[in-house]
Amino acid sequence: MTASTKPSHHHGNLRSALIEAGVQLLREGGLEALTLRKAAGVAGVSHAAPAHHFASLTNLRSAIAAAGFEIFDASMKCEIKKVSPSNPSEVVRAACRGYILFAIENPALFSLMFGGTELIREEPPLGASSGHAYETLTNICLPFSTDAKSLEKMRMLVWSLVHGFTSLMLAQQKNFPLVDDAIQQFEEMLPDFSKFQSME
Amino acid sequence: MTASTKPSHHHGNLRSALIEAGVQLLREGGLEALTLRKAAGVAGVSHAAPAHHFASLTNLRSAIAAAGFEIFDASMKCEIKKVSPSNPSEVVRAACRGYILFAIENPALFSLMFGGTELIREEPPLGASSGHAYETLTNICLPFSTDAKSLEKMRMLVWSLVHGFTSLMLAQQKNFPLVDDAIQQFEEMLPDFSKFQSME
DNA sequence: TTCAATAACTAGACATCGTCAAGTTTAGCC
DNA sequence: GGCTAAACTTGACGATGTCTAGTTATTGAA
Repeated sequence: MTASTKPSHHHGNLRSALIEAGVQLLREGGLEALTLRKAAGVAGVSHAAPAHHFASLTNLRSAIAAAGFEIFDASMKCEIKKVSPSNPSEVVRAACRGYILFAIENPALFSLMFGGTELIREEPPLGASSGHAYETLTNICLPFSTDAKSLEKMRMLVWSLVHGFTSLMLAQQKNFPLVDDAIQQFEEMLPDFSKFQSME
Repeated sequence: MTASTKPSHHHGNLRSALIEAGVQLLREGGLEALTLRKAAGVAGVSHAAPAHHFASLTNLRSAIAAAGFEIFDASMKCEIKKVSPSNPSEVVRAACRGYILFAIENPALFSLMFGGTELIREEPPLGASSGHAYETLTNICLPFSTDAKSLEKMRMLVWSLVHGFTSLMLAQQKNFPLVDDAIQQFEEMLPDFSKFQSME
């Protein structure tokens, strides 16, 4: 193990390098640019090297989606931190901003995560990572619910609204509206959740 | 032109046969089962025959998506016809039932239409077909709006809600809940639109 | 009716892709 | 130092999108 990075036969941490390469390929060339061979190329290994870490392309996709869910969760949490936690409606709006921002900044990754591509949910990281985002979405709904059933309804309402809006925005035009315009349009559409309790 | 369908060198209507074959492939094998060569095989022509009708796989996908939007629109209209037009809230619920039903019955087609696959919107049929569904969604929102701006907001709200719910339902588990369960869950989540006017 | 022009399709080829099988190199442990 | 197992390379295979060239059928005009 010399100090200089000699062309060692062993990569060292190929698994995470492939995930990172995959994220980059998605960003640069969209869904179809993510191939095992290209990811191997970016990571600087031979075309068959990924097989030792990912049994198939579906496995690599699943791992990348898992990484995406972590970034996704972080994006929501980042926006949530910017607002006062004492205003639950503002917290929901902030989380949705993080949701939309993530999708605009990582459209192909968002499509991979939610777009119908076959993924392996049993692969532990994917289940765990999407669970984190699920938790965040649940937490922001807690102030609006009195029991498990109303929590479930609120979470589904918020999640459906922001996810539907985001998906349709991405599907409709590839030249997105400016980020701020998208978020403004979403917030204008958003109903006043604080009045929902009395609507039953 | 004999009466019997002799194995003519000319297929006759290959373009629509390829679209139909594509829909079948999607239904049977999901997104990744749709290939130009398989569609050609199902239609009974050589692997390069599709090139005369579709310049690329993306073009075939776009045409199939366009066909999907027509089925999609028909599914909403079919459910709308079953309820009284004098009850606008019930009409919205019916359209959403059609939306969810279509997605459950054609998950891969739904993913192709909305899942981030690159499509050619300029290809006339796709724009026109998705326009029909857009019109239907607009029409059911008319009773809830007073001007163009409120119509836009209502359409975006309804569309985002039902689209988000449907997408998340498809993404979460491949073994769907029973259709009736999914629709019931959606309708329980759905806010009372008739009260929305006064919420501004 | 005949025939030429054009459209529809076939056959073959190429690069790229996922995946498998077999070797080769390295790391870690005794 | 040497052995074992993991990490990686090389080479191959079938499938895929797409291109080129050739073949067949339809059509429209003479």
